[in-house]
Amino acid sequence: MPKVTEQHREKRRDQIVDAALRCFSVKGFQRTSMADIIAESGLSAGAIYGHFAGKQQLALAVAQRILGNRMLEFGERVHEGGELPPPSAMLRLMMSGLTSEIHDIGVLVQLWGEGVTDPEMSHMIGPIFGDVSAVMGPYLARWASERRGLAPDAAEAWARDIIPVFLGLGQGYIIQSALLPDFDADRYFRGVAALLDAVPT
Amino acid sequence: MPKVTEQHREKRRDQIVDAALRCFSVKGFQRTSMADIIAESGLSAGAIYGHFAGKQQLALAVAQRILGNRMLEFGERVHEGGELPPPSAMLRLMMSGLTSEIHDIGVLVQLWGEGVTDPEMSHMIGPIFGDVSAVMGPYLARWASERRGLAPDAAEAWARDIIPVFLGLGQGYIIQSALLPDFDADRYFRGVAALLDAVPT
DNA sequence: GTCTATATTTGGATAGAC
DNA sequence: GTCTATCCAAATATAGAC
Repeated sequence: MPKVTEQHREKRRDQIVDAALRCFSVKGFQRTSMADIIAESGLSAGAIYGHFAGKQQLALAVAQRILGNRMLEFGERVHEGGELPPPSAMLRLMMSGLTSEIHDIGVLVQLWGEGVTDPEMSHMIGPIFGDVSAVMGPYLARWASERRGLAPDAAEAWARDIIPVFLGLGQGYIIQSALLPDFDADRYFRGVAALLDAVPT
Repeated sequence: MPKVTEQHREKRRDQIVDAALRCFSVKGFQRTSMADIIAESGLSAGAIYGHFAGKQQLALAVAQRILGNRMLEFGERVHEGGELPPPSAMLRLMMSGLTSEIHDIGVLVQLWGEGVTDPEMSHMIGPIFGDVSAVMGPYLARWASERRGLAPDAAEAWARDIIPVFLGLGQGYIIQSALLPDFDADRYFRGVAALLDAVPT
């Protein structure tokens, strides 16, 4: 087994993905050229192309890392014990995690835009959203059951319909915060809380 | 007054915008080249550049037309008389209007992606979202007041917080329907209804 | 595996005639 | 105002040496 070699290879890939993420964060996806990533990574064209077939593969790796981290965080928070946080708090957790990991959250919007035309990226996005649903679904069902007092199957039915909407609220946050200079995050979360956090009195 | 000339000029511009929209709808924004639009319009490079400074200006015109039509439709439906439709129905109206006007709704996602990096487009998006809020705000306030029985100022306060969230729900719909092959629109609207349509019994 | 240098393509925009 | 032909820049990916 080429153990050391494998490790080294992973490390290199990480180094490249790091550089790519930094570039995307600062210049945006479209405006980042391979030359930028090459310079930022401190490597060379040959080195990059030895590990990634092109810019799209790189974008894919970046997206997977970011979302993977978010899902990890989400799961940890849910299993942390104590009172189950309300949906608006979970959304806030994810959004602040994103913001701290990528300098400019607008990169995600650009990647989505890429996904519309690039079939390869599009094929990856489906499963990614699927993963997100798989993590959020159980949480939402638990929320409905524990805090809203729904019966288990009613809670699951509710969650099933709410998942895409909850996801949509996150996407809306990202778009607005990326495109509207005077976006008011607190107001947004207040609105989300008004719709989702309410518990029967 | 050069009346006929003005009309002709408008007509030409419309013709070009039509062609651009068709190209964007089919090939996507990034993948559409000026050559494509030129071919599709049946005109020539010189003719296009005589009316639009470049691809970005064209994208802007396309976006403005699409959203303008949507806001018109929204306003008409609200002032139509009869019972005020619930939020989920208004959202459905907007989304189906979009879908029928542009073949592939994903174009919008690409335009948003453009807006992230292109300052000129970004400057236009703010006001556009502002217009949308200006139309949706009064509707939501009316809904809160008439159907949810809130006092006028409470209704306005509620609407103020809900506007961005409602907008976000539309954006989420657009993204998911553009990127997820098995997106279930009915389920999405069911979720929206569960959150927003409820009236006190 | 990695580097340097470069080939090749693509596409936005313009010049000048009509 | 519009057309044809073309220029020029940018950026991806590769070739070949080390």
